[in-house]
Amino acid sequence: MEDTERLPAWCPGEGWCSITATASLVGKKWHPVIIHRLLSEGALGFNALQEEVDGISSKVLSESLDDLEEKRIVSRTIVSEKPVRVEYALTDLGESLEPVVMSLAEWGEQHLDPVEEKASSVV
Amino acid sequence: MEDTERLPAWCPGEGWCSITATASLVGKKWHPVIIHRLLSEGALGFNALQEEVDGISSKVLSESLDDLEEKRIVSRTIVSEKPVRVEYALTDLGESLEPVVMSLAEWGEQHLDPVEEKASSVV
DNA sequence: CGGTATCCTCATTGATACTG
DNA sequence: CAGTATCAATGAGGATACCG
Repeated sequence: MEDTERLPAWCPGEGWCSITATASLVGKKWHPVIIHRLLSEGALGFNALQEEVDGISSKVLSESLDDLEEKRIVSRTIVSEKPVRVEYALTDLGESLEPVVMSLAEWGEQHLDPVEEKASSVV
Repeated sequence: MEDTERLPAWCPGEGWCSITATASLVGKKWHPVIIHRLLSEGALGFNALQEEVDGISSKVLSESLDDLEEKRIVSRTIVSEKPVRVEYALTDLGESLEPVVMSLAEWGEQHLDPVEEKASSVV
């Protein structure tokens, strides 16, 4: 009804709500990995991508890719019909995420030790 | 044993692994909200914080705060014993997250519409 | 090669209620 | 005011197998 209030109450409307939106995008466990891989490797096929991302299962990769595609971060192009060959690449929007990813990386490097100080695993 | 390989395989060791670490920190649904609120409001009490964050339950807020505290992002200070009054504030580390949060916000503002183009809710 | 379909498990969230 | 306890619901993630 009141379309003046389409934002969550805790989103004062100063645009900061996008933090959550962006965070939920970049924070999805495998998304940053995928984006980073695509950022540094360029277009990759499904399996190649799976290799790059290591432990991810095809199901999860597929889902992630779907999500990323829906959000216009990556594009899916069929480069060969037979045998089927597809290429996933970042869209302009996806590439525009570089600074964000860089920002995360930079902070992590400066403030989080590579060795991880989660401390909880040391007991 | 081999401390040369303490990083996940998909973490080439070029420091980008921190992306994931940072993302998992900032990407935790309520964390960015809490951090932002603290960033703009300064120290806040538990309930005040809950008000600010809107729909969060005390349980989840409590857990988030625990997590954030453990990660040295926020500090918890008892400012009054009776009645009990506590203040949550960002640590230096927490404040150092500002650029990261800004980066997320900025990207979201520029590339994500405030109106959300998730498109799936429109059917 | 590029995916889907199942099934299962665990982490996270949320609502409600209750305590010091 | 500042939390914790409980319990139910959801959903992301993972292993495996199978299909075009």
